[in-house]
Amino acid sequence: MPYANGDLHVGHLRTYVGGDTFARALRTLGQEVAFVSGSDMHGTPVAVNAWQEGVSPEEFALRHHEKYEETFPRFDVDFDNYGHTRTDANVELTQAFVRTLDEEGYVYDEEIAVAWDPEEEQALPDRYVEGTCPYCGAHARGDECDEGCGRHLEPGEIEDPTSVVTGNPAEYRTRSHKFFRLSEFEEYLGEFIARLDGTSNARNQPREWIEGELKDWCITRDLDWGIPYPGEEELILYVWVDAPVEYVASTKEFAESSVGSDNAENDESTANAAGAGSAGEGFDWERAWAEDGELIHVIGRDIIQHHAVFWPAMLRGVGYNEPRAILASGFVNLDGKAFSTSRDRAVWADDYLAEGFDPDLYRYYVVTATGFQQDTDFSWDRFQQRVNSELVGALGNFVYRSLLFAHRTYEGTPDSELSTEVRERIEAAIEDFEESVNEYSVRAIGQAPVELAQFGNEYIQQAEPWKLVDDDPGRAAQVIRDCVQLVKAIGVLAAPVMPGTAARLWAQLGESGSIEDRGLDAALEAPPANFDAPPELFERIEDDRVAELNEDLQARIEESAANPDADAREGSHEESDTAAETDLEPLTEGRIGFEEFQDLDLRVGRIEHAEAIEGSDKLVRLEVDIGIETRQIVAGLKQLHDTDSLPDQKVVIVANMEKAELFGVESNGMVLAAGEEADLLTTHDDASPGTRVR
RNA sequence: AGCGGGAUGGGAUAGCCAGGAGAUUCCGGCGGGCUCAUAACCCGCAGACCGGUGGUUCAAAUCCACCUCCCGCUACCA
Repeated sequence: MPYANGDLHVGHLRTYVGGDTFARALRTLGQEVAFVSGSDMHGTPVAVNAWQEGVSPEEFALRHHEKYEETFPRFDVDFDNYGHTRTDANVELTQAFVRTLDEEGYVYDEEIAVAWDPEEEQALPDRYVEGTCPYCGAHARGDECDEGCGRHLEPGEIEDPTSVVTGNPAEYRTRSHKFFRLSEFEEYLGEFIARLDGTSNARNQPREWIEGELKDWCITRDLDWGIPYPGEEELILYVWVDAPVEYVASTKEFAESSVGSDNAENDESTANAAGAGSAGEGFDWERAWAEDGELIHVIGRDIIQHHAVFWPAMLRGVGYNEPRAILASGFVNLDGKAFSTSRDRAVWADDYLAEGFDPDLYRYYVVTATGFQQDTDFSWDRFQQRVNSELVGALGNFVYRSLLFAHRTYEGTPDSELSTEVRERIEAAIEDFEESVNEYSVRAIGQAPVELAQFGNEYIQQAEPWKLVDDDPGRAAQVIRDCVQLVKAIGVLAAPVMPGTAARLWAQLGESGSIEDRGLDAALEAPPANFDAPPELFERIEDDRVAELNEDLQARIEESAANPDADAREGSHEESDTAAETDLEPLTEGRIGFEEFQDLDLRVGRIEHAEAIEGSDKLVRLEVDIGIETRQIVAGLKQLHDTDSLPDQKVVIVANMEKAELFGVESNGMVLAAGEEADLLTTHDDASPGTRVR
């Protein structure tokens, strides 16, 4: 589940794409699957960031939720249901879970020390307290001496505590909280972890806790943002209690929706496979969760303990099934270092799409780059290289040359039997595919279609049907029949990783219906006798394109490196850079001359009209008076400015910007604004529209 | 510090759980071929003593021990 606290980058997407690919692969094997997720809305960071932005946590979290919900389908991450942790379904289920745990005697009260901001009358998690380390005297965070000796600090230990948020002095108060008797599950969890399937990091990392001593778990917080503890409204449940319950709630919502809708979500994802059947209505969520369903969690590797320790104990406590497997994905890095949301050191999901790249390209790239649990680097160079060689050169080329040849010579599939050699090769590919799914090898699932295409290229090359057409027409027909069959099989195998591509391929073959509704058997069924000349499946990515992408990305990386203290308040894996990258030289790098500056035609403009662009969550269409004429300009301001407030604002625009088309709307110029907040540049006095800025 | 993950030809990776002919695939280098195909495709060659040390074994990249270096987790950030 994505945490409703920031934009999505391609690193986040890795986990969801992996889960989506795996869920689709399970369906291909005929399994009944519910692939569900939702936004994680609660918790301190949302509350704090909303407060800093001056909006309610609800509004803040919902805004991100809606963004995620819209983004996932654009990468073909098609959750059967994408909810969030504040839905009625989740609130009710979470409270029911907790009530049961309480009734079963798994919960008790205990008083603990809590840091407090007396002016705001607000509790402060230790992470939001800073002060002086009592051991080494260094400046430290409330829970850890992060800049000095590295020691873990207990609540109350730190000296001169102040709130990171308000700067107010903090004090410690004694509060009564609820504790979950995790320690009672020690034996159970030991057995559980021994039979858990999935990636080795998920199966091994929790052992330290489980085989050591399990501490009871504090499951409430002093916060006014979250789900209340049932019966004690002043206590709010810790986010990690209600977040995983959303997997159940989302499954329930899916089951109760009349038709399996194509909602999107992002977050860790859960696939339940329960026997065979069809997706959509009538899914028995209780059977999946409490009877014979099989639960598979696909998560990021930074939250293994939550899914392999706390969550199974909760499930056990309420009498539900335990996860059968946990797949914990590695991170996607840039130059070996973590993405950083707050420092804009990332390749954003939106940027990728705005470049016009097919989502399947990234899906394939990230799924097959390395084993699912391994970390990997993202770079446009490698992206280009693998897309051009494997997708364009191997898969796309084989499909194209085969179908084109077949169409020109036979107007479709030639009337000939499939050769034994090719039949056996396809059968082997199917077997490998099934084995990959059974071994939870998402990577191998992704590689299957390209491997078959590589075989296809060798096969057609060695058989040389273009020569046989005259010499041995019978043999030529046989070879092309084989190739068309290979194309069809490639489509079937490609559907989980590259659903869009597979659908296009299906259409090129003249097949009707959805490729996803067909099982693996379709790979060996005869292709249609007639089809049209095929269009190319993928486009090459050219070098100059990559050079541009690299420049943009490099500029951002350098900027973020020069700006190391942007925001220390992020999810840990987003922010794990140590302060070692402080190469301060942003001012000398890349100076430009006055003449180059003069190439920019900057003008004062006055916004005459502003309206949101439908379908985009950021873009606004503006009509800007620049004295000489009125320009239509598209700008990403919607989230940050009320469109009604824009008319009459004076702005600074780049008048000689190349025209561009965004969301189908022509943009003739560019409005200047500062930073993430899109703080509009304006004039201080009364310069009239059209005045040159220099 | 403890625990987990990783260290494989110039780069990127697979294989390790279920030990067995000196090892996969992609890019890059060198040399051929083909022309149906998006300067795509096919074939061949060069290049790794599989992080280090020691052990188990007839046999280890694969198992065990110790060590080095990266990344992560350690429970009131999610």
